[in-house]
Amino acid sequence: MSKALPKRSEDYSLWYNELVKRAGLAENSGVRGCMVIKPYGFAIWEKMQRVLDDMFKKTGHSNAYFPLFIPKSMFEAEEKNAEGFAKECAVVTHYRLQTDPENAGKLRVDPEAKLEEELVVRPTSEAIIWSTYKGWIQSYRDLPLLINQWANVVRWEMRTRLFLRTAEFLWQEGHTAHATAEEAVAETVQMLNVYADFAENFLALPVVKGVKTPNERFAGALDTYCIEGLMQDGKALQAGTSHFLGQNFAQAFDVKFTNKEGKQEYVWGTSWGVSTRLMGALVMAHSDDEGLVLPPKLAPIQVVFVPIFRKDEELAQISETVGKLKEKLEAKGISVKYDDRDTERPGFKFAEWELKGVPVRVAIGPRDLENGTAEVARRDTKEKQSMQLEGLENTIENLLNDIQENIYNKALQFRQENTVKVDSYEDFKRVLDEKPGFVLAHWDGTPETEERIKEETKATIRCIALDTPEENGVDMVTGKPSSRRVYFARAY
RNA sequence: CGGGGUGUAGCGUAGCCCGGUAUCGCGCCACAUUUGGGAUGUGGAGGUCGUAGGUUCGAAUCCUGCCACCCCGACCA
Repeated sequence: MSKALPKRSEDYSLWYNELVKRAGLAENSGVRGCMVIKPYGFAIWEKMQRVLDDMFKKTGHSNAYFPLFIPKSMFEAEEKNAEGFAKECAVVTHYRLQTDPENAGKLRVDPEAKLEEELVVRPTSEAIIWSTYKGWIQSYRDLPLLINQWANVVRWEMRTRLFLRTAEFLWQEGHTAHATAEEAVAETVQMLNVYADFAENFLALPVVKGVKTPNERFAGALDTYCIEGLMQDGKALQAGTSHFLGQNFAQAFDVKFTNKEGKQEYVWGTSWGVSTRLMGALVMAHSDDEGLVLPPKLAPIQVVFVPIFRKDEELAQISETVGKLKEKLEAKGISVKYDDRDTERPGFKFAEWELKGVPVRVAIGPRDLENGTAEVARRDTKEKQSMQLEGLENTIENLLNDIQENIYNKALQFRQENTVKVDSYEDFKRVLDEKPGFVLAHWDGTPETEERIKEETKATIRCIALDTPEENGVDMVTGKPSSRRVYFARAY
């Protein structure tokens, strides 16, 4: 294995795969399309979970857990949704194995143990959840019902990539029921805003909030809202979705409530989710040719100390100083790692912690102890600076905030530089090939035009941004009138 | 799921065309010297050649099935 990572500029895809593996985030498993999330990667996911979970709780949601298996008849109840996922469902047909009489030491599926009704492994949980809600909701007093679950789901993808698209992935799915359409829409938008807040303030990833076109909408939803981020290679990545389900699932599962006037009505629903795909977004948004660059707010280790020493006595002295600093930092809620391994040399450690994206590295050697200083290096800019040990915990705390802000600003600047308005189809194609990113163009609002553009350029409408101003124009392909620009991009 | 490619020690690989029991580098273990940006030397350990069959006196090598991974398409968070 060569020491250096592949370069982003030479092979972005290879760089991504290698980085995910070498930084210890995840690896491929012996199961097609399924990955093993390794401890360091899972630690980041756990931080994401904690932050998001708090946000869900603050907005009034409770966690629950629903089954992995969904009877086929239940799954197919909401037709559009079922059709949308049909092609990628794993299905359980048997419940027992037996020793194979023709093949010693091997097992085979017991042909006698066929299930009367096949079980679909959830690709999403609307069906099982709405069939349950039917029993939970009778009156307007039971509403709103605000539930979230953290779970794994399975979508039998043909082509998979670590974190970005795997056959099994982890996510959260919120499922809410409301008395009115207005309230459900408000919930949908509220959760979109929660996701955007998370993306920008924790992932340090600026996102465009918008609505999907009917083509890109979640099967079974009336409206799909999304946040879209731009990766360093100019491709867009959908980082979260929030759906207004209307009464589709309520009707399919007969979920009604009695309103204040004593009349029966179907409830209004929403669902919203983010997945381990966010890990891919995190990697692709900020990292460089030396490795991960983690935003301090999600880094499992925020500060790493590396001692520089020759003799045991030196190490002992340094350890004493580091120990005190570590306590002060931890008192501030900062996570610290002291890498006092004597089996690796400092240069090796520097490279390793850079690969793992630790935001701040502090090197302390005998010279520093004499001078009362430490060498502080920040991962995002690679700047190194000698700083006073006195009060270093405050300096580092500020530095972490600076880094969080800086990588957000860097990503924002990148997005601004790679978001362009075009008015002709020629320009559109040229921009996609020469300087890929978000392309703002007029669209006539028809699925046909959208489809044609997708076929010809591989670019899709990522969303109709919520904050796009009205602007009269004409569709770049058909010349038909358009009242606003939409976001196009090639996407993950 | 269609087309192409790959699978040899923990990782990366040579060998395969043309069959004779596996090469090199990194890593690992021990010791010594080292330690402010991925150390050096010496010695050592480690392999069902993805897997199951077949052909053959003999298979990493030839043939077939299966599994996994990568690239390109179709599909998708």
